[in-house]
Amino acid sequence: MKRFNSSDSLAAFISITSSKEDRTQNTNQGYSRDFQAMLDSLEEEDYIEEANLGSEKKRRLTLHQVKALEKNFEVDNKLVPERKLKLAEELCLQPRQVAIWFQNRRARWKTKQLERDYGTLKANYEALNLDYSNLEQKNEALAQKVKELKAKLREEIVDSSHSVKEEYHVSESDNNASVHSQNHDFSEHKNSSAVTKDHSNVSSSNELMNCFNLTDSRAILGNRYQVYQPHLMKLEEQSLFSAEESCNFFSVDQAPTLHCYFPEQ
DNA sequence: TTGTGTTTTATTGCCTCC
DNA sequence: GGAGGCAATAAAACACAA
Repeated sequence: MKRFNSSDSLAAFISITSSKEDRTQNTNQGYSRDFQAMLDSLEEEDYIEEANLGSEKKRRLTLHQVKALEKNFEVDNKLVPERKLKLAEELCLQPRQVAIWFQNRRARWKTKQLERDYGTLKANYEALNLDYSNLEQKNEALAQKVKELKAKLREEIVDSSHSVKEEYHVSESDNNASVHSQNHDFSEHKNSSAVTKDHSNVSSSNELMNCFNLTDSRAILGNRYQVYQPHLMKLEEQSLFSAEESCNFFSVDQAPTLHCYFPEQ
């Protein structure tokens, strides 16, 4: 039998002989023992020749060697020198081959782990994205509702200012009989007057309406001159409704607050 | 059969630790 | 300073479609 000088050649030889074992197990069954021995010896010479010629070439580890290495890797993916030597001896490999195999195996494991982590992160992101979309839809629905309620409220205030104006004209044409008594009557009926008669029509917006009760009362009852001066009324409305844009009531980035409706709070 | 992409084995260079 | 780990890379082996 020829001897191998370099460690690479030896490793190649070991690999080849192992491969030969695998192959003969598969293909040469059924021959007599003597004939089989002869075939083996002939084949071995061929493989040794092949190994000598191609000693520089890489040789893959046999299935048995890979399985044993995998099993050891599962136990511990790091090698201590004693274990490395023992494994190399058991599997007829160079200790360096074992070390290299573990190194490459760790690299493969790391790549797989990164892929797994990426998959997990991706799944989490998708779930979060779905939640976000749902919240955004709810947000839009709520914003729409607020818009509708504001429109109703605006209509109501316009109606009530008209009612008060009419009442004023009636009292003025009463030959200025008694301004004092007029005020008294008005204040007595303020709760049942035209100002509040339409409130029942917007029962769904009662809570929101309450936000404006004080403002309504002041506009209508507190200072009559203010009520009858259109430009002042306009200012009042602006303070109530033009905040629509600046308030950003249901901003996506910020939780909604009622700051624009309750400045003192 | 051959071209091409993937996997496996091995090398190199750098870094860290004892 | 040597041993060992890691990242990057080369190169051989392998798989597979055309």
